[in-house]
Amino acid sequence: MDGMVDENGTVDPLAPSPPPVAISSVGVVTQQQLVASTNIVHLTLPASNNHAQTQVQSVIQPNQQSVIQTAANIQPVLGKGNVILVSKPNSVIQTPQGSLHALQVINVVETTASDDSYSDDESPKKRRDLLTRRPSYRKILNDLGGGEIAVIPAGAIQISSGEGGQSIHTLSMTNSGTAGAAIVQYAQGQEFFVPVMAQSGNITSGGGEDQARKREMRLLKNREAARECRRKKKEYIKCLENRVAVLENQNKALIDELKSLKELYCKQKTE
DNA sequence: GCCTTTTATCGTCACCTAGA
DNA sequence: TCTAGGTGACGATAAAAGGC
Repeated sequence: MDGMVDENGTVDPLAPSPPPVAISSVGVVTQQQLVASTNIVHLTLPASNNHAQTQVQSVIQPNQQSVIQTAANIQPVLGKGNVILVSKPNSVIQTPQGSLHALQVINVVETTASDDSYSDDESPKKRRDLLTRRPSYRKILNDLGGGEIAVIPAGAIQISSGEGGQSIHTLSMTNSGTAGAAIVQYAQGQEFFVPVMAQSGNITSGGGEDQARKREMRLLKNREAARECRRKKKEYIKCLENRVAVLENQNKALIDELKSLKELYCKQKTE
């Protein structure tokens, strides 16, 4: 997912890698759905002195100047829309008790209860699609090893491949009446990709054949390009959604921090 | 179970743009 | 100017979802 990190904020490449994802046993973890596609993991650490709990809050904003400094390399745990609100050592947030609390990032949990816990390729829908969808023409072509494009007239063909003509394999072509490629369905369950002559289905000689071949090549490339384009588009949209989630959480955390600072200020003022 | 609607994916065309 | 690649728009198709 190249570029995703940049969209959400750059990550210092020199910073040490974060520890493996896990949650400390002292923390109480609650999970709330703030945004449709985003899970917020809210860590609430029990205060050591009393029963009051210190809310652990922070903002993930690696590349911004703020009173809230981010721990290095928080970003990598933000995948799949999960946004983790964690504490950081240098936060200016004080506890209601007035003592500066060294809130530490313990670890980060990755949720398991939502769809987001699936990897991109493993969501239920994706997996279902993998089971039910016919592979794309290109995939079929690639799976069959490839780039060879045979030009044959449209229509059904019979191939005798067995001994004494025992197994005659029928090839039936779909889309054969239209310009462009056709799927040839092989009787034994295989399919392969065969471009069909654009005009009448007849192989023309000379310049016509060349033109047809050029056209097929262009269509093939454009098909690939369209696929790639859609993939990038999806990635971009996902990236934007992640960014929205991150910014919303930053906003929320900043509001909370402001509230805390106000409380602290009022408290110190009254003393 | 059948029909209709919605959603996702794909291929193609047309257009635009950058580079040769 | 030509060409290749990227992308929006459109229609076709299949599957899921929902209503009956």
